[in-house]
This record gives sequence, structure tokens and C-alpha cells, in this order.
Amino acid sequence: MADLSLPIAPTLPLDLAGLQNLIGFQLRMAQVAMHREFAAAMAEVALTEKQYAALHLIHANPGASQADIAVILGTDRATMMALVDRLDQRELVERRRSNNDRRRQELHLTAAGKALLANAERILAEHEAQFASMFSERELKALMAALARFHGQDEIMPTNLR
Amino acid sequence: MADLSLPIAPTLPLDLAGLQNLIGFQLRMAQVAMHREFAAAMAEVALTEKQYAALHLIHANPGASQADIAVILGTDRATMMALVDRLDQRELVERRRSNNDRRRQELHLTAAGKALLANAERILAEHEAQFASMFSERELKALMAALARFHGQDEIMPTNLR
DNA sequence: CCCATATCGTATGATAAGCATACAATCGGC
DNA sequence: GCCGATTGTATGCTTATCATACGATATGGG
Repeated sequence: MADLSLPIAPTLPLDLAGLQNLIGFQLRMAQVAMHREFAAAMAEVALTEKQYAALHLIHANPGASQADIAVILGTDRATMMALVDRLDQRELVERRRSNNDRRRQELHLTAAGKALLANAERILAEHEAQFASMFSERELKALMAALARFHGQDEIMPTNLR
Repeated sequence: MADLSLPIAPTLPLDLAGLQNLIGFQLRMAQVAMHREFAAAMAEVALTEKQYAALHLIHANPGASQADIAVILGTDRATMMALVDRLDQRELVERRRSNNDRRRQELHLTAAGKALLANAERILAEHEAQFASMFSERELKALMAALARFHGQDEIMPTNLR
């Protein structure tokens, strides 16, 4: 007989009001969940997703330019600059002026960068396995195919490149 | 006989080196793609995903507190403060001290907030339909179920119900 | 009734990221 | 050699996330 006096329910379980049926909402919530796990797991190497991806790509493609990496990661030159700056300040990557095209800065990993990346790869494998284990092989395959469909993998286009 | 002189492939076809097989990578790229579309579509109402979700939730749950919304959106009080501040400055939402619990600020939409939200809902419907159309009903159902599993919150409980 | 504890809003500061814009150097085609 | 495109760079603005701290308030135990 306590709260009958309350005219309006103070705070019941909130009505999601269909939010959970939005692709964008589910996509974002999934990404947030995975981001948090990633950040926690990567704490000892202090890498964000984009930073990891950049290191990974530079390692596999020594001499790639910032613009190259930016296109693949779906971002723009200005944002990529800031990202590479941070990796550069930590002395994980090196910028070397290209001889063929003196506009370009060829990116290379330093020894420290390679060592850190190796650590990160190991951590990432566990991180990925943890999420992969939530699905059957069939489900996972379908999920990956579905996600890939959101972005035309063939043509990734940063906004301010027209 | 043009580029035979180049010792190293100068640019484009970069080796993704397995990046595309990472759940986290595909999830992020999908989210980035959808985010860009969302931002472009919502330009006329100038709402981010989180801002839209907050308005949507406040509309469906008048009097909900910042903490309630924060829990559902998977963020914290401090971040939510900043978000609500922006909505408040634009006079889309109102904070009212609760009579039952004077710590709480009950959130309500202003008339302008309701009008803007109505516009946003219309835009969002098109936006969602555009992405939904990339999948069969069966595929979409599987995708949504898979995404929901990442943040396994079947029941999201506001903090004040613990 | 008083007190310990928890909760909510709030403030502050740091970091990451995204986007727009502008500019200089350079490259490539004509 | 000129013109348009590309690359890196710089600057500024906005959103978001996270950590931390503090005051006001609520709640429950003693």
C-alpha cells in the first residue's frame, strides 16, 4: 500500500518504443559492446580499433601512404593525419618521403611498432574468438556476409573525396 | 612499358591481410557506412544517432531521467549530461525536478522537440527502409538476432529499479 | 531519529574521432 | 609550361567517451 499515492509511475522499465527494431540501433549497440571489450582487452597496448587497423595495414603494406590507409578505413586525410600523428609520437610508425612521388609519405612500422603489433595481434585473436564463439560457423558466415553488404567493399569512399 | 621502372608497387591494391575476416572490422565498417547515411539524411534536423534515440525514448517515456536513458543507450551519466545539455540548449527537451525524488530531473519533450522528432521519425523510416531493402526478411531477422546477441540485453533495467 | 551508503545530477579535463576548409608542394596530362 | 588533381598539412568546430570528484538527496539499518 505504499506507492498507490503516486499519480504517475515514477520509472518503470522504459518503453523502447520500437528502437530495438531499428537496424541502426542494433548495429550501434553491438558495436558499442564490442568496442568496450576491445578497449579493455587492448588496455595494455593502448590501441584503438582504428589505430590497430592502421598498424595492421601498414605492416602488411610497407610504404603505403596515409591516403591509402584512410580510404580502406573509410575515413579522410585530415582524420588520418591525426591518427598517424599519434602513432608517430609513440614512435610506432615512421614517415618517409617517397622518392617516386615526393608528395607522399610512405609509412613503415618501427621495431617498437612491430613488437607492439605482435602483442596486439595475440590479444585480438582472443577478443575475436570470444565473440565468434557466440555463433555457429554458419551463423557467423551469414553475419559477416550481411555486414559486408552495408559497405560496398569494392568501392569505399570517404566523404570529402568527390 | 610505363611503370616497369618502379621498384615497388606505388599504390592502390592494398593487402587487407585478413582484416576483412575480423568481426570487429566488419561491424565497424558497417556502422560507419550506416552512420554516414544517417548523418546525411538527418542533416535537416541536425540529430546524431544518440540524440535521436534519446528524443525517441523521452517521447515514449515522459519523465524518464537522464540515468534511465543513459543505461538503455549504453553510456554513462557524464556523457548523457552533455548530450541532454545540447538538446536542452536547442530547447528540444525540458528538465523538471521530480517531486518524488528531488535528485532526479524528469525529461520531457518541448513542442519544438516533438515537432522535430516527428520529422526525424519520417526521415529515419526511409533511412532504415533503404538498408532493410538490402536483405530478405529472413536475412534481416537473422541479422537483427545476431546483432542483439552482442549486447545480450534482453531486459534493460533502469538503475533505479536495480 | 541519526547515520552510513548509494544514487543522481553536475562539473571538469583529457583523449579520440570526424568533418569542413584552406593552402603549399608536387605530379600528370595536354 | 600550364592546369587540374592529389597529398600532406594545419586549423577549428563538434560530438562522444571516460575518469574523477562533489553536493544534494534518498534509503535503510540501528
